[in-house]
Amino acid sequence: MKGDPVINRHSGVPLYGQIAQDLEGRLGDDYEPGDRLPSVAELAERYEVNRLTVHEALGVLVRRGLVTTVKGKGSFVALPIIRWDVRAGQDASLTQAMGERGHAVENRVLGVVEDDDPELREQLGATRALLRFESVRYVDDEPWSMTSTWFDPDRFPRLDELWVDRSSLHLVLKQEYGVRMRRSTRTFAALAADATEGQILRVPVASPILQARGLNVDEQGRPVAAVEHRFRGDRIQFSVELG
Amino acid sequence: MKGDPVINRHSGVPLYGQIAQDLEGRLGDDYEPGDRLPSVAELAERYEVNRLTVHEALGVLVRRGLVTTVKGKGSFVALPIIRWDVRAGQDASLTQAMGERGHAVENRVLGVVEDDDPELREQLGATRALLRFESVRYVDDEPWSMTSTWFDPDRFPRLDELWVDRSSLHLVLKQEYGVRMRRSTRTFAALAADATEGQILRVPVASPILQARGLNVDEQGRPVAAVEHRFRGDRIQFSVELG
DNA sequence: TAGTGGTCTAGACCACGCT
DNA sequence: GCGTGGTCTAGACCACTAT
Repeated sequence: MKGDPVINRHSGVPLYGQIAQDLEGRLGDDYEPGDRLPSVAELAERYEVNRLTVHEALGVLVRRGLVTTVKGKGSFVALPIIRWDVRAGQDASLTQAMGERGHAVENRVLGVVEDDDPELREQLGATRALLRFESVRYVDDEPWSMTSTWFDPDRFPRLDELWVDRSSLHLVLKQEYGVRMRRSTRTFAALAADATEGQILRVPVASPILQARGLNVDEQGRPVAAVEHRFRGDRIQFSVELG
Repeated sequence: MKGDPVINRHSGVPLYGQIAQDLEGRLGDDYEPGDRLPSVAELAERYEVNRLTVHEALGVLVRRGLVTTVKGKGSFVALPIIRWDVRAGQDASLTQAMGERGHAVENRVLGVVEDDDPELREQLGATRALLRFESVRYVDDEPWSMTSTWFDPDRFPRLDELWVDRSSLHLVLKQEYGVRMRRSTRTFAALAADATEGQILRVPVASPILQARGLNVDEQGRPVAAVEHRFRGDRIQFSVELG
């Protein structure tokens, strides 16, 4: 149990920042993962500040993924981050790897649109406009990533009909087209979630997103699909063996 | 020039969210990179809301890296993101690569501490506590990344004296110890900047950080150092060729 | 119905940059 | 000195959850 909160009103440091730091120091100590924090009103009284100031402090912790808030219920210490290694390698299927570990993995295709990106088109050697599939991956009913996948419609005809409502793209490609897909290049970047991504992935706007873009190829090294994954930063990390 | 702002006060969507979206839609259109946005007071009048509500809307855009604010001056449309490919490969030195392109790269060693992490110690095959170097990399006087580097003090005696005040670790290792260091494994994750990282990297708290952890090895594949880079998400992306 | 977090207002003061 | 963004208060209303 830590001592009384000490807030310095004349240090030049914003009160909400001091409160956020004080609360962060108590996480895992006074407050353990899953615990409910004192209510905003309670904290406001304890720190002798306005409710809004407490709300701003909690906002800092929420955006950093340390605290989650539920309207009508309260604020809770976030559960320990479950990081999952998505290892590069011959097996490009997360669905399969997770399934073997007893997790329910589901891919939902949100939609398919024509997307005439000249650069991607050249990468895939397509002569017509590519098809872009938008999908979301859920692990145990929790959204983990959004994915855009670009295909050459001439090489994979009717893929839109075949993939929708089936969990694994890799299975569809293998069973329907005889193609074993593996990862080739990847580019990693850290982004901030926009409003749409926040809504679909159920994270606050501006939460960290691990973006992995690249090319998938078949066993002969021929390009199969261009992909862009946007993983929830609090759920995924990506391990790579470099050459 | 887009039309008048349209804000729906009874849609259930927060006003600051609507304002953020409206402003975002005008970026690159009404307001170009580097332009000053209307003042908070001006926007409050235009949207017929309180100043605080405008401030919250700008906060969303700031945290997403689309807008920067300067106290006393105004709010500005962020400059286009300069993404830099840090490619994996035989040459592990960013300093050298950037220098060849006419950028001034500087590494400042903030400090050296003993750090007895058993796991890292085993990875490096050390028999004593490791030394952890904390450094910051600046490109054209702008902070780009923070780095922690763990060394076996027995293998690299006096490294602390030799590295401090010299720009490139790779040069020091090559010239003083005859070691050519290259990247081996890497793990990528997207984090949110804490208060310290935000201050040093000059980004808002909770900004996206691309974390790259891994092992560097010499030409014989023997471990040389464990590293953890924390790159500003708005400045760096990382490209990898997978096996 | 009571308690919770989320939003919004009106008004105030501050620190900062510029002229 | 004035305009700027940043912070904070007091008070209000709302939507949601649980009882």
